[in-house]
Amino acid sequence: MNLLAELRSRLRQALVSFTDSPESFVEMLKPTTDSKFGDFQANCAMPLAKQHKQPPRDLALALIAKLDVADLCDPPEIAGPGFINLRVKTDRLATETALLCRDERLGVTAVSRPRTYIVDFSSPNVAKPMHVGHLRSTVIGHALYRVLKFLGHNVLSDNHVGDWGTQFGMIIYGFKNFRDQAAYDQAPVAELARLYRLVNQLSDYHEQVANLPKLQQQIPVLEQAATAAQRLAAATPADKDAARHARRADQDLVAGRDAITSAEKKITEVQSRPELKALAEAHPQIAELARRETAKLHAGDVENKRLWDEFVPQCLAALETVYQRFGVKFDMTLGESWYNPMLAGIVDELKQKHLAVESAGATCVFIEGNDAPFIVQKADGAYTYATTDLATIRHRIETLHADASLYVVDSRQGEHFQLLFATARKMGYDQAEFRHVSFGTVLGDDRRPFKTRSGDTVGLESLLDEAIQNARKIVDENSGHLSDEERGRVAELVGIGAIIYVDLHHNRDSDYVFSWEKMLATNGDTATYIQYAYARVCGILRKGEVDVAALRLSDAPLLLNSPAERVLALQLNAFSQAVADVAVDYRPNLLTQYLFETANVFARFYDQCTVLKEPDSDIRTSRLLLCDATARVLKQGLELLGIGVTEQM
RNA sequence: GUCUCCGUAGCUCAAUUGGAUAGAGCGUCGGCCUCCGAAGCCGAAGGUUGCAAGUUCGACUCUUGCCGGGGACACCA
Repeated sequence: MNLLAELRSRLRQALVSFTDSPESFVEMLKPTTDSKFGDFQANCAMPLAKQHKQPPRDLALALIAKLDVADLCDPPEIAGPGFINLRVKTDRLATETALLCRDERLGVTAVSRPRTYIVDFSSPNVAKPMHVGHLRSTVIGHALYRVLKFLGHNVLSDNHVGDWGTQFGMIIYGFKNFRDQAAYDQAPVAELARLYRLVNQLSDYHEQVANLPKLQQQIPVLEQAATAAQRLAAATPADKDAARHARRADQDLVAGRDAITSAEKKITEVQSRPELKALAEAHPQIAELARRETAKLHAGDVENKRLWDEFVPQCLAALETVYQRFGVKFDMTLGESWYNPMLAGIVDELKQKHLAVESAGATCVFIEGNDAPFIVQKADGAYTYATTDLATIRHRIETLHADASLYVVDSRQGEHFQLLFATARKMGYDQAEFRHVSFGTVLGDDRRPFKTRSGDTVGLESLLDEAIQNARKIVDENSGHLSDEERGRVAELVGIGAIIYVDLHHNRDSDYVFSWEKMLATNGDTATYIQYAYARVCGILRKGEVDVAALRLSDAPLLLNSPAERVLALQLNAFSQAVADVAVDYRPNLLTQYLFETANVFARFYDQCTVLKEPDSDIRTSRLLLCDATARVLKQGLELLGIGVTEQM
C-alpha cells in the first residue's frame, strides 16, 4: 500500500464537509520534515481556517474528528499553528511491510489509465562525435523512459538525430576534397569527424578574416560610446539609467575586444600551420561551396545522396556503441531526413490555414506575443528544423497516437518549443500534451557554458573510459576477493553509474559545473554508495545462504522492534511514491534522492541491527525480509535510472 | 532593446512547489573495525538564502524595485 496515497484519500473524505475543492488541500499532506512530528503531516488546517474564519487549531480539531485513520495511525496530534501530525501504527506498518516484501513490484502499482508517451531524447548530430553536452539529454531521457514504462504507460523512445543539415554538406565537401582514403578505410567515422572539423575550421577562418576589420573598426566607436556614457553617468550620479548605460557600454567594449581576440586566435591557428594555411587559400569559398553540397543533397543529387547513404549508417553504428555502453536503447531512430518527404505538405497546410505568411522572403508563422517568427521555409526554399519538428508532431499524433510527447532538450531552446507547440495547437494538435523537459547547461570550470567549438570538449567515450579506469583503480584497492574479470565488470558498472548519477541527481533545471573529481567520485552521495549498499545486503543473504524465494513465500511476520527497523520499513514503503513523483514533473532527481536516503537508512540499520547473528529466529527472519526488500528496492530504483548493480564489488 | 533563467555553508548542489529549527555531499576537525563488507557509521564546526520593501498565521519559494551573472532573440539545427 502506498501509505501517503491512502492517507490522502482518507483526508479527501474528511475534507468534503469543509470544502468543495479538496484537491489542493489533500496535497498538503506530506511526509514530515522531522521524525519528531511523526511520519506524515497535514498542513491544510491553516488555509482552511482562513476560509472559514476560524482559529486554525479549532479547525484542525474539527478535521481530525472527521478523519478516519484509526486503523492506520495513532491518534492524530495537533502541533504549532495547526499542523496535524500522523504517526503510522507500528503493527500496521509491519503488516504493510510484510506485504511489500512479497510484492514483485515493491508496491508500485501500474497506472489505471496508461498513456502513450513519446520520449524524445539524446538526438545528437550524427556527423560529430558525442561529447559531454549530450550527456544530460541521454541520461535524463532514458531515466524518464524507464520510469514511465515501469509505471505502466505505453512508452516509445525516439532518437531524433540530426542527419540532414548543413553539417552533411561540410562532410561531403570535405570528403570530396580532403579525404585521407587510408584513414577512411580504417576508421571511417573518425575520418568523417576529422573532415567535418577541418571544413568547419576553414569556413570559420575565412569568416573571421572577413569580419576582423569590421570588428576592429568598431572598437573606437565602442570606446567613444563608453567614455561618453561614463562621463554622463559621472555628471548625473542620481540618474540610474545613465549608470546602467555606462555599464552596458563598458560590457559592449569588453565583448568587442573579446571578439577580436577570439577571431585572431582562430586566424593564427590556421596561419601558423602551413598545411592549413595552404588549404584555406586553396578554398576561399569553402563555406558557400559546402552549403551548395547540402542543397544538392536535398535536391536529390545522385552522387551526394550516394555518399550520404554510405556515411549515415556508419555514423549511426558509431553512436550505437556509445548507447550500448550506457545501456540505452531506442524504439525508433527517426532522424530529420526521415521527415523530409513530409515537409512541403506541412508548409502547404500552414499556408492553406492562413497560419503561415511570407515575411522578408521566408515563410513564417507568427505567434502573438512573440516578436520572433517561426520560420518554416527559408527565403532560399529550404525547410528548417521548425518544419521537421512539425512533421514529427504530425507523425507522432496521427500515426503513433501519442498522448504526450516529451522533448528532453537543453533549456536554451525554450523559445523554439514555445513557438513549436503553439503552432502545433493552431494546426489542430491540441489534445496531446507537449512538454519541453528542459535542463540546464553543463558549465566548464570557468562557470561559462561548455563550448563545443573550443576544441577542448570532452568526448563522451573518453569520459566513460576515464570513469571506468578510475573505478578500476578503486576496485583493485578494495576488492581482493574478486577475480580480474569480475573486477573489470564491477569497474564498468561503478564508472558508468557514477557518471549517470552525477547528472541525474541535480535538479534538471539547474546548470551544473562539470568536474572530473565529481564525475569520478565513489564516496558520498554517489551511485557507488548505493551500489555498495546493495552489495552489502547481498553479502548478508549470500553468507547466510538464504533461500530468498522461500523466504518470500513464507508467512513469517515483520517485527519492527527497534527504531532502525521501523525507519527502514517506512522508507521501503515510500518507494512507490518516489517513483510516482518522478513522473509528475519529469524529475529523476527525486528518485536519486530517495535511493540515497534508502541506502543511508539501510547503512544505519546495518550498523545497529545484526541479522545473521541475531539469536531470536523470528527477528532474524524478519530482518532478512527487510534486507531482501531493501536489495530489491535499490536494484529496481537504480535500474529505473539506467544504473546497474552487482552482488559483489 | 525584447524575452527568459539564475544568485542558498569555503566548494558542488538539495529543499516534497507557501510549512515547523533551510538540508546533503565534498573539504576541515574529532570518535567507531577481536562483532553479517570501513566504498561504511556517529559527532562537531560552517547560513542575515545577493540587497531592500511588500503580500500572510508562515516566504529560499509569490509581488515590486535594485545589484550581479547566464542564455535566447529571421532564415544553423
